Amino acid sequence: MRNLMKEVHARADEQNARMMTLRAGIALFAEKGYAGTSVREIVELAGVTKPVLYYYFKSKEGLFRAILDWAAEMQKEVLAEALDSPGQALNRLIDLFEKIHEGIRENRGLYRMIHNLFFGPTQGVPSYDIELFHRRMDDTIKAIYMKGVEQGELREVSADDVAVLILSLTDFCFHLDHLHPESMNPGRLEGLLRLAFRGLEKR
Amino acid sequence: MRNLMKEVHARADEQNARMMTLRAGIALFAEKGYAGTSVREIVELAGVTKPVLYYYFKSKEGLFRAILDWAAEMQKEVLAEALDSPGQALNRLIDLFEKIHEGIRENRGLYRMIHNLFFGPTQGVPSYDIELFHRRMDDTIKAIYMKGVEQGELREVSADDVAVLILSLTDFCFHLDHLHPESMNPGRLEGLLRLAFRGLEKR
DNA sequence: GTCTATACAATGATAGAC
DNA sequence: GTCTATCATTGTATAGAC
Repeated sequence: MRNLMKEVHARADEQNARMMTLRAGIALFAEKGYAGTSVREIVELAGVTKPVLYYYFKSKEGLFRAILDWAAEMQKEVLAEALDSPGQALNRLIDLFEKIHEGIRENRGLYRMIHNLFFGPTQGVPSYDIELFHRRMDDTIKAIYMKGVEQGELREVSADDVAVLILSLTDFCFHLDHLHPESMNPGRLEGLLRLAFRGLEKR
Repeated sequence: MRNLMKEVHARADEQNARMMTLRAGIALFAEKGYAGTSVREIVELAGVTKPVLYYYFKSKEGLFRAILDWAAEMQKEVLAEALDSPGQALNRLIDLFEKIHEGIRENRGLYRMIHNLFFGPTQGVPSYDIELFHRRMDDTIKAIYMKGVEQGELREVSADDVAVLILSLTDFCFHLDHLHPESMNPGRLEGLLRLAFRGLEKR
């Protein structure tokens, strides 16, 4: 618990009650899920009192939504940048996921919270269009792949299937990275992407 | 909620209080997660009273463990069979996942509950070696792949990487199947496995 | 904006009768 | 084995002072 405390209080310029509450919410929702986290825990970790949370976010659910809206904004920026990048499809994807990985390192809790929402149980959690995060990734991957086909680097198959192949791999890798950091050295995802591109058959 | 009721009461030969409670637990843990499910809901859905749950399973946590132990037994049997199957690696894997998919159709809730536990938040949930399910899958996939290498069908790369590639794809497909059944016609997973085997590069 | 104090429903669990 | 009735605890949320 003291580890979380450090993470929450890390940024000296954001030590106002609102931001502290937001960051505590991220850390706890990520670790324990929405239903598993109590308002009492959040305010304790943030170092504020209950009325502070209700003042800024109206409710536990309001805090939840504020966090996700914030994350959606950040994702948009990263993906817009990736759509402009030059080079071969495989390398563009490797760069994109390298950039995402950097973002994760800076804000592990936030990414984990979204990952959990996407793959974990949904009932009991406030309804939120969480798939929007994946749809945007999906669109970006398809655009990069199709550019690769256009330029004659890649053979033409279903773009939907390619997106599933790439997304499943990267999601799983993030998951592995969370559970077994030792098994996910930096080059591993790159190697796996290359493997998916190249295939297993002899040639 | 009435849908769940039907699922829970489906099997006429298992309409005893213990089994009804177990099945209600599966259905609710799968949909709402462990923390999000209350004992009251479980017994209501099962059509029993609270002391019945505490009599058979000792606690909410005891019910949780009983469910997972039961699932682990079933998994063992399916994988043991797959290890004995003949044929080429790709076809053996396709058959294996076809068989798993059948098992899922018969017991959607149970598979979903395990999937959620694996990918969702873990704190607040009783500690259980949930990764055992994936380790066993991992071992089976590696064994089948390595046999394929031995027989000269496949090129030799890291078996760990191959297992990640296959597992990530199948997990993601199950996830898709749950969220968007219309996007996952029966042959889709097979097509995706072939794509992963064949690769995206021109040749 | 932030606090103390508290309202009030829901939770996991049990005692004791049958 | 299964019930009714009830416990202590914790949950979200708010009123009202500063």
